[in-house]
Amino acid sequence: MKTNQVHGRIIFHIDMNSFYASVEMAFDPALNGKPLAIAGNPEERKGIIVTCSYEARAKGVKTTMPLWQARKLCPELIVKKPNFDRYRQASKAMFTLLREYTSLVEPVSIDEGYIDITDISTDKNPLVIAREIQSRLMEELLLPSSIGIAPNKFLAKMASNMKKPMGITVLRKREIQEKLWPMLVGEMHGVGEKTAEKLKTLNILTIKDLAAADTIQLKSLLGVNGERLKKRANGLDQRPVDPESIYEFKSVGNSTTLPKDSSNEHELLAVLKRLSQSVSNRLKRKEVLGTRIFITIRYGDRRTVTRSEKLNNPISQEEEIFLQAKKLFELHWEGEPIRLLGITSTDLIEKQEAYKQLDLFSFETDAGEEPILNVIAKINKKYGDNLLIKGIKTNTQHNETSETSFNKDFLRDKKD
DNA sequence: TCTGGGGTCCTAGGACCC
DNA sequence: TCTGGGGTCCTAGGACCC
Repeated sequence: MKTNQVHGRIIFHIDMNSFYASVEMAFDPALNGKPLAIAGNPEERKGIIVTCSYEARAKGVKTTMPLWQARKLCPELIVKKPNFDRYRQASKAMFTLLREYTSLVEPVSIDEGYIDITDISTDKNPLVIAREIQSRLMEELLLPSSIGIAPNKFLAKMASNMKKPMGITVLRKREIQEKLWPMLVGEMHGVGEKTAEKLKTLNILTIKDLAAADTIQLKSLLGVNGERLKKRANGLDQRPVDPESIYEFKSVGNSTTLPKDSSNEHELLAVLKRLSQSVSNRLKRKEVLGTRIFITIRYGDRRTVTRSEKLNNPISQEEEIFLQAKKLFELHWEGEPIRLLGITSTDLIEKQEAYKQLDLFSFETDAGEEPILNVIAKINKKYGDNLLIKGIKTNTQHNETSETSFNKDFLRDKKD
């Protein structure tokens, strides 16, 4: 298998152009060619431009701009609220189309991804493949895209960004000096405002400057990221295209900006309740459990505080998440008016993994040794997930024989 | 009369253990 | 009686991306 080879690869980065706006236009062709913006409700202080069409961009409208400001620049702006179900559907269709070409498809976000076509480009020119993919996305899904073609992910990403909308850009190793190096460091993927500022103190302004910078100096300024950025600036990036990465998520969270700042505890707890429910639903759908709960509190002055606690046993039930969140909230809320609340579950383990851990223990029954897995499954069927998790806790924490500790917990819960 | 919501990765200090 | 240094876990915050 050549799938993991790192040398001489051909990678595409496919980037959908103004994705949410394009999906809305595909859904309602009457919107085509008009200045369209996707934004939340300003009454709830969510009136931020999430995406906008190129017609709106031509008037100066930009992502994250407040809606009132966008309307001032473009009075004829058509505004739609985001319809995430619709975008997820379009995204699914787009990745399904890409998988017709290769299984080496790595979605990065809802509207972009990498594919590795090294193996399939032996009998077909990469440029021909790119043109075909782009035309099919446009004709079959009515969605415009830009494609970058390069020997690695970083260069492919930079390339797809060079021509929008509907561009196809090839960035070869030998073209780095001419095409990549003249760009400002701030335009580099991975360099934001703060890093660009820091780099300026070393007189590093362009990607060429970064490529030639002193590694020791970069390291002391930016840590491990400094070294990595220098490598990228020189066109080096060995990361494989990993189709599995989509399943390896590390956290699940929900947050919400309140319509008005609030210090009403009832109201705030009701918000936490809603967030707990949503986080719980998503954990269950993904069949994972969280071993750490974070809360985020943003105060009226935008000062943001996060507080977390590591748990002894992984959870996914709404009530358990809410109890943890409430505990953290009451411990750390300073009583000042709050702008935003959030709950995030991290340190995730797969539900199957929890079972596997349990399987390390065996369980004595009248019939002799019965794998604890079976026992858990039976109890779980009868009493629900909640009880299962408590079984894990007793077994792993106290390190007693599983029979006694599990039975104790089982009985206690039965009474409740 | 401004600045959403979903994430990932890295750093750094203190506790604790050996 | 005085004392080192490495490793890991826990927690908080910051930078970045779409």
